[in-house]
This record gives sequence, C-alpha cells and structure tokens, in this order.
Amino acid sequence: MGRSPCCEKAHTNKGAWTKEEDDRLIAYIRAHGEGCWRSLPKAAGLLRCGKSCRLRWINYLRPDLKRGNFTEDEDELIIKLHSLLGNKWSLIAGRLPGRTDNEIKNYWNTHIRRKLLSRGIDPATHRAVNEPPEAKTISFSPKEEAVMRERECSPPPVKREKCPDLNLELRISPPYQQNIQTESGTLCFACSTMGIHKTKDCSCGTDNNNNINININGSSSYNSGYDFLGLKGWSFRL
DNA sequence: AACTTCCTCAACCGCCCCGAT
DNA sequence: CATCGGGGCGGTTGAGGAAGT
Repeated sequence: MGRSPCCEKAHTNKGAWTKEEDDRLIAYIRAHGEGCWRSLPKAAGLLRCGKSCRLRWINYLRPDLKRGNFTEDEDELIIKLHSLLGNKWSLIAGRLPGRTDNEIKNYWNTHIRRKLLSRGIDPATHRAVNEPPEAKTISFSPKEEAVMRERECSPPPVKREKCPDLNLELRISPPYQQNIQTESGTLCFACSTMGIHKTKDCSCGTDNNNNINININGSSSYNSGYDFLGLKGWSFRL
C-alpha cells in the first residue's frame, strides 16, 4: 500500500508545457499568489499535476529568474558551494540569485563536472583524481592492542575501521570568527566568507551570538536565526 | 542531403520531511 | 504518539537540437 498519488494521473497532461498553459499559470499566480499547489491546477483551469505546476513556475516562469549562460564567477561559486554542501542543489541555488536548483544541477552535470575532470579534479570529492582516497583504517600500536586485549579479552583486528559508527556532530560556530574590518565598516563572518555584504542575508550590525549544529549522521539544525552560508531562516538536511 | 550520435535541459518520478490533526 | 497530506528535493529520463560522418 503506497501513498495515493498527488493527483489524478489519468486526467492530467504531461510533457512540454504549451504557451496557453504557461499563460494560465502565470495569470493565476499573479492574481492569487503561490498557494496550495495541489488545488491550483483545478482552480487555474489546468489539466496538470500540482507538482508539475510548481516545477514549471519555479524553474521557468518565475519573473525573477536569470536566463542565459553562467558566468565564470558563478561557475567558481557553484564549485565552492558544491565542495561544501555536496549535491544540495537547492542550497546552492539559494546563493545564486535568479538561478534554480534544477538549472544548477543540469549545469553541474553537463559543464562543471567536465570542467573539473579536465583540471584533474574529481567532481565528487573535489580532490585530485590521482590522489589516494582518504584512509579508512587506523592502526594500533602493540601497546594499544595489549590494552584492548586486556579490556576485551579478545584479540583486536590488526586494523580497525576508522570510526565505524561515527556520529559527526560537527559544530560550526561563526561567532568565534573575528569580524573583519573594512573601509566601509565591520563585516560579519557570512559577509566576509560569502560576499553577501549589505544584502538581506547579511547580519552585520545584528546580534551575532548564533551557533549552527550540523549532524552528519542524518539530521541538522542550527539554533537561532543565523546561518552558516548567509541564509536567514534556512532549514536544511544533510 | 540524409543519417547517426551526442548533448542539453525541461520535466517527471519517487522519496523524505514536517506540520496539522 | 501515530497517521496523513502537502511541499520540496535529488536523481533520472527523454525530446529536440547540434554536431559529426
């Protein structure tokens, strides 16, 4: 028993959107705003799944979208963000105004991957392709093994997996960073690292006493409104 | 010109998270 | 606490255009 589908598939159009469908969707959202996607198609007179409408709007029809080629700066920013965040396209898109997660994902897969490979960089790890993989085992000295034998009454393996049940509860605490003094004033951590000074995401001049907790083992949270990459009100999962 | 292969990217699918009940 | 439903996300697909033969 799976979940019921998000809409009645038998009576919905699929595939490329027509100009008329686009116009209907735009007109409806202009009049009523983005609301309940599930009920939107019916209300707008569209034979489409709500998800399809949402995707079409977000990825193609939204007025604030930037069309056209990615700049060199955008390329480099995507690479940096990907090295930090991995395939979290929506988070990456959040730092590129006018770009969508889908667009960035496509661009990554078609252009940047190749670009990195041509530089000799593995796009998945951001390490040199011929660089040996990170060590996954650690050795114990004879003395350490002796201690463990004593405790466990059984001989340990020669090598053990490095942190097999590792709970990487990383704590990233921007407040420890010293604010950077510039000609125009003091920059907060987010500004100085992400270049978002004087945007709505900038916290300069606000209370900086915030912490972010990222639990690599499947959940994440940050306490208080500020954010690691300069996104206010961010909630994200790793 | 005709055909094949490659590439791009819009769109879909299925899963997960989270708020409401 | 458990369940349900909506929204959102990342992975994948496939149509259509470009490039190569």
